[in-house]
Amino acid sequence: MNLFEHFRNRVIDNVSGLVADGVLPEGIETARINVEPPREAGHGDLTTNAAMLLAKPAGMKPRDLAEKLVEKLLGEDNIVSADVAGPGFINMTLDDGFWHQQLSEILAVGTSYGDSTIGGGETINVEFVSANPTGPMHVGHGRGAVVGDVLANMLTKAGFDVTREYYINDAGAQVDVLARSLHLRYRQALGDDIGEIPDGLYPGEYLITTGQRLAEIEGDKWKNAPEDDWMQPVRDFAINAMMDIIRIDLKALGITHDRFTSERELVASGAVADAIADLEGRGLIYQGTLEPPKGKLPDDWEEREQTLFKSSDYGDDSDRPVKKSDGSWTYFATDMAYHREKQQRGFNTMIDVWGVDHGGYVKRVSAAVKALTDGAGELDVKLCNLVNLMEDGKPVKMSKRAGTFVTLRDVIDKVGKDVVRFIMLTRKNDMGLDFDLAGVMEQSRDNPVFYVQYAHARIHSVLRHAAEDLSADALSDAALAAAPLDRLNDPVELALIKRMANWPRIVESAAEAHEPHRIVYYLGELAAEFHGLWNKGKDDASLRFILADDPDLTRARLALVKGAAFVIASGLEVIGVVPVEEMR
RNA sequence: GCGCCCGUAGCUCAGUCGGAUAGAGCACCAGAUUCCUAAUCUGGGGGUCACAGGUUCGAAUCCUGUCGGGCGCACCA
Repeated sequence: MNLFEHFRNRVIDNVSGLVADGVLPEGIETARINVEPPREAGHGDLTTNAAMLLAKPAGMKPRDLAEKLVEKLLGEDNIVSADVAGPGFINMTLDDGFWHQQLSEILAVGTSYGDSTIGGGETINVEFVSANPTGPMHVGHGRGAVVGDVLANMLTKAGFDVTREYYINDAGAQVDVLARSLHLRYRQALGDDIGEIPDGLYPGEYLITTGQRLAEIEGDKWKNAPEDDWMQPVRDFAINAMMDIIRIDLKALGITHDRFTSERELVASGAVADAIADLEGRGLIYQGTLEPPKGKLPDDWEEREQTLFKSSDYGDDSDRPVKKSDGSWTYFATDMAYHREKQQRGFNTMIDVWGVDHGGYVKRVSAAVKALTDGAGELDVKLCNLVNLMEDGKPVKMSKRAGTFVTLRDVIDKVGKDVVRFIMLTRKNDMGLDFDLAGVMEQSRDNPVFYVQYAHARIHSVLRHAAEDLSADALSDAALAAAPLDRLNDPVELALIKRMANWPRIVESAAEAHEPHRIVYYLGELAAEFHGLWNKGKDDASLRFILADDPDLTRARLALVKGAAFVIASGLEVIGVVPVEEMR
């Protein structure tokens, strides 16, 4: 339980006390009472809105009610002051001993600090990346990959049982195009002059080596054969090869999925037909004709009767086709089946991470989930906005045709996976993101990756320095935990502990909101707090960590910074970035 | 034309379930810093939270409308 939750319970107990005293009426609603850190440090350690919320039902003025509650709260352990402020806030200050206790807890548990049980073991499915198996991933896929993976890490830390999943779109027309593109490269490998890659086929050079491998394995048996002979095997070969590339690149980003679901297999298993039959049984499938879109008409618009799902009954703007004119399922139909199947596998909470260009698709899938799960399934779609690749402030020009296309792998190889992961989280997922290939490698305050990593490295530098004067035993975790933490009473030292003690709350709120960027923002604040303390030592030598004439205080301060290193490392662990102990 | 997202300091962006005097970094201005634990530090100016209404003890946050930007819009994925 995070400390704010603990004191929230104390506040609610005391509200009950006021009910017992007859000050407040029976049956008063306490659910919306919260206890939070105040926005301004000058307002104390904790603040609660209880009096303002209860004033109306109690028929009292907020400040009068607050006064009554304050009297009660002052009897609680660790609360040294409680004051009424503004329209009826109660601001509380905790004694230093409480914060020292928090630090010693951090030292005891190390990087598992912040682990929470709010998830209660509930299963959650996070589907992310799901890039089409037609080529290597670009930087935009990388953002979705990181967002999904960190979402999963975060939820795991918060006590959920998470499955990472990848949906392979291997059933549509585009994989046939891939097969034809590969067949061309295969012929090329066998000596044919293929000339320019025709329009409509994938020109990427990544298919050249795949074509060579295909030629080595299969010889020239499909070189001049009709497409019907080779389409299926070449397509399978191509899809496998592309998925290998994708999996290797994901691995390079530190990402492993628990499960890959093939759209093709889903169709073959009859799951799509089942899902549509399910909807049909609910009277949600019909033959009909859609209105053309308002405004300018698509060039090739023609009115036609289609098999439609009545998604407009569940919040969508229009009904949606489930069958193409050739009789095969639409992508939407298979996706409905996929989400139905996920829920049947026990996932009532599903998170999908998509690119913004799929934003128009959210309503219909949400509608389908509602219809197919009787409201039991809940889908949260996280849309990831574009990543603009920059170099020294200027956009990187990319063109597939000119061969200057920058893949995700190129970027990982250039700046490292930790930098990629960190930068992808420096904006909220639905905001555009500039990724400056030069800027992210800079060693300066401007570079958030450096700033956070440097805080961790700086702490280890201090510990290494201390090891020259103190024995290894005196620096062990156990020894530091036994240090006289009550010597830490400077406001800046306590401010650092308070920031550290906020971490469990950040984990829980980020997990509940499904917002991974909050972790990175918190790390920036924590690093700033630490660097600030370090800088104080520049002006005032008595605030330095290592003091030759005061071994006890030195140990206490080393315990403090070691605790900070644990919390930074804990946060970096969640975002999948390795904390460094040395910058170079 | 319709839907979704966005609009917060000069720039790039945070802002927790509706909470107090709206924050950070950069840039700018003014000082400090050849001591130390390398990769500066301290302070300052800067805001009609796009605009107009509404809801209420209280709105950047919720609702309606307007303006501006992005994405999407039958049988692609």
